[in-house]
Amino acid sequence: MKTELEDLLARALESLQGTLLHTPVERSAIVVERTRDAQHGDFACNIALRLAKSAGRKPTELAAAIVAALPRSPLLARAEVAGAGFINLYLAGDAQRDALPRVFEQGERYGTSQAGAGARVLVEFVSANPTGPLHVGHGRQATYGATLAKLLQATGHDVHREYYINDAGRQVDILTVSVWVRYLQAGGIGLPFPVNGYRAGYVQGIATRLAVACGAALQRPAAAVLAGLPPDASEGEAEATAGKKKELYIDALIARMRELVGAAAYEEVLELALAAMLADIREDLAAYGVEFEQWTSERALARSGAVDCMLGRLAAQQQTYTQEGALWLRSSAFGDTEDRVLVRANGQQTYFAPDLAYHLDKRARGYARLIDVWGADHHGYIARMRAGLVALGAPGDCLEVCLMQFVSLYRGGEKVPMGKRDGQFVTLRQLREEVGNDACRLFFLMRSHEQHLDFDLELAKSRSNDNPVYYLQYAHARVASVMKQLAARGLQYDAAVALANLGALDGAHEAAVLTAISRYPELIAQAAASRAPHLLVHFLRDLAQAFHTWYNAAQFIVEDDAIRNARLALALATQQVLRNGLGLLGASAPETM
RNA sequence: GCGCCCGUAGCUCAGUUGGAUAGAGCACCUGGCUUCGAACCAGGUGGUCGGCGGUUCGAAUCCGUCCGGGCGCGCCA
Repeated sequence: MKTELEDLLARALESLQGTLLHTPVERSAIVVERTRDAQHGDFACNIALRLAKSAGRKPTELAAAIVAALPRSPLLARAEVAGAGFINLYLAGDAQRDALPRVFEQGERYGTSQAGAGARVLVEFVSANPTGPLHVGHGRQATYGATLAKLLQATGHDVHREYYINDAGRQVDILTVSVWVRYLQAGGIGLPFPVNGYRAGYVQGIATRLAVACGAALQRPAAAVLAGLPPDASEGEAEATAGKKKELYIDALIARMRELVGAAAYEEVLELALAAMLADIREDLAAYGVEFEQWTSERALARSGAVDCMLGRLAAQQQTYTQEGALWLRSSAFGDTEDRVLVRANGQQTYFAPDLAYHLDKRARGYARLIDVWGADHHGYIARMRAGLVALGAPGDCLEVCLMQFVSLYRGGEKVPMGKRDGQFVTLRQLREEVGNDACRLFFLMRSHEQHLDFDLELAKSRSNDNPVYYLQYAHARVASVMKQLAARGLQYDAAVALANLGALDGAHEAAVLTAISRYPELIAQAAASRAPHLLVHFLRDLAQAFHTWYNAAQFIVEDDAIRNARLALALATQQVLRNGLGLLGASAPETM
């Protein structure tokens, strides 16, 4: 529709060449946009304003000439000059109503396109460390990533969803030792819990399973555990002094556990803890309706040799150097603010090294475009990852990072504290159980991901008219209800009669609904291209609003066969679009509420 | 100090990538169910788009600067 109108304008401009215009106008400069206000027609074009200067004409004069030169088209009812020199385009009624047969033909595919031309895109999201359950922040990332992936699929991309499991590195050791200490404590060993350990309740749960699995075999006396360990930080000690102390202590404790229980038993505890955490995360996401094509394990990646291979490649290209015993990447040569360590002086790799190898692996698997969804606190890491990719010969802009701003929970105007120290954070599971998946999805998606989100639990739970979730679902259920009422009156919807009489849909309220329906495919394209699922939520609200307004102003089930069927067709099309949209958002579209 | 994000109605936020009179929801006020679901609708009140400069036909949007808020700046992950 849009491009056809733009073509019409292009032909008009061509015919003005040599008279009013002297330089040819590029096709890409001719842009037609939906109007904000129905008084300005259906579409508007600002080309006259843009060309006025170079043509040396007044914008209104130029616009009038373009309008006069516009070829006839069945699409267009009329065009007029308005304001400072806008060209307002009014669609012919038939063109407007053409959206309906399309909706019925395409059904659940209505709104999708092939704009992506099958381009392979890898969307990596959540990727939370398997050291604890998902919290509300992960919930937002999961929701955003899942919906973005669906939007990309809907616009013809070949999308692959992936979760990167950070199951290697120190945080897993900390989890392991935390579980062991809880296990010792439960066995009656008087042992302080390390300040830097994971102290939330789930660790206790894993310790219990450990006791079931191995009995008392891993119990050791407190004296043996603590002998010669450096002092731990004290509870509530200032970060400046505590930071070093608690890390030295926990590292020593990890080493001590290894020597006391042996490497094999240590691995078993680690595997048990990891498997428990991962199962919890997978189950949580599945219950939330968020799925991944692939879960990539950092440990498996390391074992495959991919990290060493990458380091070898960098070294061969002289992109690394050794300084003070550590191996550095020359990232500052590729847009980062400084060089970064890949391998520490103690021989251990940093988090960065396997992560970079992972991104290289994604490219090697044929994904030209990599989209990562990260928490906003990781923004400083973007330049580093890009620099790494560039150093490895990939274009830096192949990686696109969507940064998610933070979530604050409110309960009745009162901010819910989410201190991570005592494990006092709210989990995604708790949130879902309290407000339901649908409300969760929509509340997470309502705001731009670049915007800090205030999530009000009371509002999300309320079954009242101030809850936007119900507003959308109600519109959908309302159509179902009308159809039931129709059957109850012994009538049937006749699609053939409806499509032959769409001309009966000539009121302003009907036009508003029609406009929204016909705009839906454009909206999907835009939401996908700008990585902005929130646009879809707002669109659905507008559509529901237009529908509710019409519903209140008109009777659908009327005597006249032509009018009744035409109106039902519009109602059913509305329902289809609502269902499609809610489906992309991962929310249900109930028939009754 | 440097970097990223943000600042729009009393509150929470949109704003079609520079367009026309800046829009929604909540809150507040008025009205609408013997008629397809009132979980709805119609109308009203409410704005120096953080401040000041600049770019141009035109700025909430782009540039500069200042103010205010969030986050980051490890051989942690």
